[in-house]
Amino acid sequence: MSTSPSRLLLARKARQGNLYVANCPSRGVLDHLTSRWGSLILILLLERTHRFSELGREIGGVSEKMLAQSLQQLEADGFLTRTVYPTVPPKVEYSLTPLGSEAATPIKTLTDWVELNVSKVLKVRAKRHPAPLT
Amino acid sequence: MSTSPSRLLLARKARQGNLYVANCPSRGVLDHLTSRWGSLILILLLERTHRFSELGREIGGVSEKMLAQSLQQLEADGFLTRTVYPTVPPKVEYSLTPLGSEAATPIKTLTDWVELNVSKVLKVRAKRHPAPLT
DNA sequence: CGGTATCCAGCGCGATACTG
DNA sequence: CAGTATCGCGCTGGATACCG
Repeated sequence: MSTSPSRLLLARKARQGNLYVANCPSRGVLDHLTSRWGSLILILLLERTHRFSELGREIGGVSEKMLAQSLQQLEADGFLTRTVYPTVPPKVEYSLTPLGSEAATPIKTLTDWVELNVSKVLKVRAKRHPAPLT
Repeated sequence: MSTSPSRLLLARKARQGNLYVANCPSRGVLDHLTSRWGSLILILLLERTHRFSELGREIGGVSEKMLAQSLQQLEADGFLTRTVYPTVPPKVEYSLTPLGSEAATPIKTLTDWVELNVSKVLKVRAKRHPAPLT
């Protein structure tokens, strides 16, 4: 098959092992960890085990589809475990694996920093966007 | 134009009267920081000041459009400064602001962790993918 | 060199309906 | 309660062409 010239550029770029690059699997892992809901899930699970609906309720605004999808990705990556209780009302609990805890910690550090400094960012944005649209 | 994607998403949700409980503007800031190219830009600028084409070359596989867009977002958020030298061949340099350095540090921590542990994740994925495909 | 404007394909993602 | 299946919109992002 014909290889796109940009792909060649990507391959040539792989010389730096220290910096993860576009065609590196690290990218996919990082995408899962920093995805819109993935990071929130990890932070919540860092506190304690949660049920499916609990996660959806606490996060808010996430569809069941995306919640399930995000959970599946994180589970497939080995960041969390899914435990099903065969009770009459189905009950499923999600909790972090040791690997997941390791991953969630720097994520929480990052999100904490953002929350602490978001006001600064908003001030900068306001200067550059004096008339925001409604 | 330069409308934040997350803003659009929020607007669309609100328009449809969904239960979206805006998860605070931190979400949009985090999106910029952890975006596909945004995180790489910050990491590179953490080392030193870069020119536009240098960033594109070192990252690899990024279109000019996305590179410019990512840089604009990070600049609008106050994470980096854009310096134009009015020379005959145009020259533009990007460097981190103090705020950008603060933001880039936890990001680098996270990406470093991912690079160190990506092999573990790949092993887990391989176990869960017993029958690749025909 | 360092962008911007336009077009267009892909698919992410929400809404809805259905299952166990 | 905890999902899965399906559909369709419109955002994301690459390619291309064009300016200062």
